[in-house]
Amino acid sequence: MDAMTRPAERHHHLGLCPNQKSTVDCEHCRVRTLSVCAALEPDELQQLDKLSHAFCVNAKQTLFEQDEPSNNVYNLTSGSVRLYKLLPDGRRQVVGFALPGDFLGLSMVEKNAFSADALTPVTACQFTRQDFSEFVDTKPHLLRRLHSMAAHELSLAQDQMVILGRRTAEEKIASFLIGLRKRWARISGASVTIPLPMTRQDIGDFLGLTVETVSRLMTRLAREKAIVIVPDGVRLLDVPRLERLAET
Amino acid sequence: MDAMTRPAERHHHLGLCPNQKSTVDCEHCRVRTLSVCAALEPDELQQLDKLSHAFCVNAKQTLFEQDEPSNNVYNLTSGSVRLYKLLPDGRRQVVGFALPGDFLGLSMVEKNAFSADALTPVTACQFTRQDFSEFVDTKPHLLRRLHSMAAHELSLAQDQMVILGRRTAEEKIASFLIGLRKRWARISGASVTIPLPMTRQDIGDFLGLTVETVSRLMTRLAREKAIVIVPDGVRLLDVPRLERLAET
DNA sequence: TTGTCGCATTGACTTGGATCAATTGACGGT
DNA sequence: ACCGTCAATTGATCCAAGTCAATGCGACAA
Repeated sequence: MDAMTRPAERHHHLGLCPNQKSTVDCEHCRVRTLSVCAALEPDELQQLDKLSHAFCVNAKQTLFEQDEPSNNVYNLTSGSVRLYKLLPDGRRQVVGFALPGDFLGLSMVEKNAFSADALTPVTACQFTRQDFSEFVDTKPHLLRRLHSMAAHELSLAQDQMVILGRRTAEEKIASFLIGLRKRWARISGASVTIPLPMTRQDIGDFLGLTVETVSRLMTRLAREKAIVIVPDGVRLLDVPRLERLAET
Repeated sequence: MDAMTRPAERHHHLGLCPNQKSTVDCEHCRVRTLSVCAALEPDELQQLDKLSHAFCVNAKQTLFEQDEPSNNVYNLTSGSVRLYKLLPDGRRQVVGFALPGDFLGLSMVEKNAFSADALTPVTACQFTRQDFSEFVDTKPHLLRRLHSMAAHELSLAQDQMVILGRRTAEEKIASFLIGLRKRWARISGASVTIPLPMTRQDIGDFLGLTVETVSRLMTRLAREKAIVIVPDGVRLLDVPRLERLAET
């Protein structure tokens, strides 16, 4: 794979991420950098780098909360994050999971639309909204890139609306697994074994199902040899079947 | 209201909309113009105006279809539009309704993420994606505005995810009515009687319900004096009750 | 080693909303 | 006036997924 042969000096970091210890984490960082900065020149990248600083939290800790002023923009370098909205009575809707390379807070509005907390230990590059906004103002092509990322997120949200509104529980689970597989593939290469850092409850709150239904259907898919459940993950055996269930 | 006293020459049009006959339509047009161009100078507005041309379709006609190349950007001046995605087996998810003043195709990606067809006769200003994109490239502040509009749409999509995933049928209907009331208020001023240009089926496909459930619950809310059903619309009698059902 | 805490799983049962089936009413065409 | 179509309503019945309850199973601390 190209990534493995790329010389170290090509591993530009958007920010200083001193806690990264493994080569895997470093790979995450590389992917993240490419995901933002395809439109950036090396010198611009250096400038942006100066604005960022390392940000680390442990599992279960909060990055930011719904309705609070959004002072920061994050670029995730390792770990995964749960993004969710709460109703007053405690019902929860998970609106997404952020994986390494993903941006948080790119819409740059006054208040956070959702809460975010770490599912695993997380490292990220943090920018103040002010700094990031000012930098973007000086780089129109970066703003275009930002807009196209927002458009992509909107499209994902609309796909999720179809899943929530018009699909059966089994189809929801299949869509979730197939969608997650695709995202992990961009991070750590194609693989049929995918990590599931979130709980069954989280998956249920993402798909509009209960824990029990998620558990039952995962078990059933395993019994029918479509998947194998492994600690903190799933191995997809019958991808074609899952894709058929998930098809648009 | 300020709009009523504004002299005619202030009614800048983004495009030529020759079919508009009533002052009501003209008001729509004004609102639409403001919604895009708060950040534009009069001369820039004139430039943009040159790029647009009038676009009219009758009810039930198609503006564009899912997965086709998106060649155009539209700014709706009158009428309403249903935006939806279809599954291969015919199940449908309505992802939104466009009202006067709304933009379609702002994400400016290669292919349409959804289909759009007219619920009523529609007039719009049409730009080619090429023209619009090039114009935006010359106006960074307009690009910022576009990005903030996309961010707002994303936020609405996430609210809809909560509604689809975690609310009861009754709460879905209440949220829909309250949400629509708010949108109509920005167009034609606050009113407790709101037009419903879409069918019960459309509402069901938007909320993840069947026609029958939508009909039953609307009837029930009417029986309980929370609303009155009128031809092509609803009068909201007990707004506080609906807001309680819809509360975030 | 033992207790406990937080998932995850599994079973029994209940139910909100779907499905199926008429019926009504509004409109436009002939 | 009559017919055909299409949206809306209403009733009867069904079932996919929710609820409630019990058990299993590490991980981890005392």
